[in-house]
Amino acid sequence: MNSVHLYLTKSLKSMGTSERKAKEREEIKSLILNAAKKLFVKKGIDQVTIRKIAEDIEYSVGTVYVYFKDKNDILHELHTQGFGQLGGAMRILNSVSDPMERLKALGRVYLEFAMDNPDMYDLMFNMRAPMEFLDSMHKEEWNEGKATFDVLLNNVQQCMERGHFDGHQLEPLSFVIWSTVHGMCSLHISQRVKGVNLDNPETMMEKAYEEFVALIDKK
Amino acid sequence: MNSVHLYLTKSLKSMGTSERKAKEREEIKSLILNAAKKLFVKKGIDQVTIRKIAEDIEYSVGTVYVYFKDKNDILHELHTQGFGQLGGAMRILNSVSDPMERLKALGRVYLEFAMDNPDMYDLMFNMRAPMEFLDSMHKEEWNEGKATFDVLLNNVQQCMERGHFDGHQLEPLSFVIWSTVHGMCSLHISQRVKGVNLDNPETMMEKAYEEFVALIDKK
DNA sequence: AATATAAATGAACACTGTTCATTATTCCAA
DNA sequence: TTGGAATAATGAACAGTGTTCATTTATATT
Repeated sequence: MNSVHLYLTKSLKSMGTSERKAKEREEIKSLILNAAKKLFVKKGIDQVTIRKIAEDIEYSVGTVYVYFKDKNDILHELHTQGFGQLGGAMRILNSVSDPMERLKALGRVYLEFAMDNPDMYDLMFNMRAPMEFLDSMHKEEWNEGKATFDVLLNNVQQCMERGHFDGHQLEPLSFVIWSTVHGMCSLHISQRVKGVNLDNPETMMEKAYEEFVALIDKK
Repeated sequence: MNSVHLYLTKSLKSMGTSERKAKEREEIKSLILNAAKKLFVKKGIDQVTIRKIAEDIEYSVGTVYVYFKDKNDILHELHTQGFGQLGGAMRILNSVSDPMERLKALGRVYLEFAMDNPDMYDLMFNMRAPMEFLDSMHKEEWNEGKATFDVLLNNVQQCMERGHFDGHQLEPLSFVIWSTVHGMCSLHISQRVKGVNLDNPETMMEKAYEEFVALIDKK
């Protein structure tokens, strides 16, 4: 009687039970992730420690490691949730028919997301943790980033189809556009704007975005 | 006999000694910083620990804290050294007379610096440590960043004086230009480019910079 | 030589992520 | 109902981190 036989017998005879178990597993995973996110938004990323998560959900530290491989795993999950949020905000702009207008609005939504959720943005686009998790899983692809970049890519393509960005190359141009807005967000979040400018940083961000719009609007 | 009197007497009678002491202090500070930088470039930023620095220079951990307030202090010093290096590379471009050509070359130098010294770039423009040190010293100004941004600012101004960037505002435009190149560097260093693109990331960076140049070249 | 000043030390503290043998609980078949 | 197997939860222990500070050692001045 080998283990495979045992497993098969069991899976046949107790399907209902194992399904419930799987649900319970997901519930505890959510419990952990919600606690992590709570600490995350309230106290900042470096206050997210395994011990504090465990304390919050009233489980032991060891339990967290039953449900997640390591801390990078947790941070990667949070990063994925962040992309869900950003993706949702971006999807609303599908109603904007003019691709150029949609592109500009897309940038604003992106910027707003970054400024409203600085720690989440940092996790999604700057921190090593989520990428290290992918590496450890031997996953080559960064699906979340890819999907988001594709939205931009399609948008820029539609702009080009309507005669904008003549002489430009789709992919590198899209990457430059992403870089510009990401750079603004990144510098703002890492406190580099206030250090350089005497104005209030938010004002600078607003003015700068207008300059960006003026740049991409040129024929 | 109060302490002020004691200090004055001493400083008069042993100027040579205290000067030597001050030099010795600077030497040990350099010793610490060089060890820190060695670990930094060889093993990456998170391998720079006080214990490893102390071990490397064959002093105790406590000694490091005699010469530096905390770890942020050390990282801030390294960050300043990085700006010295970047500033030196940028200064070479003073020989380029055409401001528009100089601006494009400036961007390339900046990009090259970031790709050749990713950890240093991260420290200078992304990490919290150097800014936290400034905060703890109650310093409002980020001199290194300001000086570097000023180089860009002057350059853009000269471009505008020669008729480029018509209708744009100097400061916000300069900030957008900085953001674009910084964004490219940042995404590259945080491994977000390879995740999104199938091309080799370096090729993407090169193509993207050409798109950037094309954008700012428009009349 | 005695004393005042400065420098160097390293144990100790409070944290961190992670592991894993041990304990507790749940489940199913006989 | 009960014995045993599978699963889940535990928390002490480990190796690391930055930081502090009473104590020791060395240097300089009187």
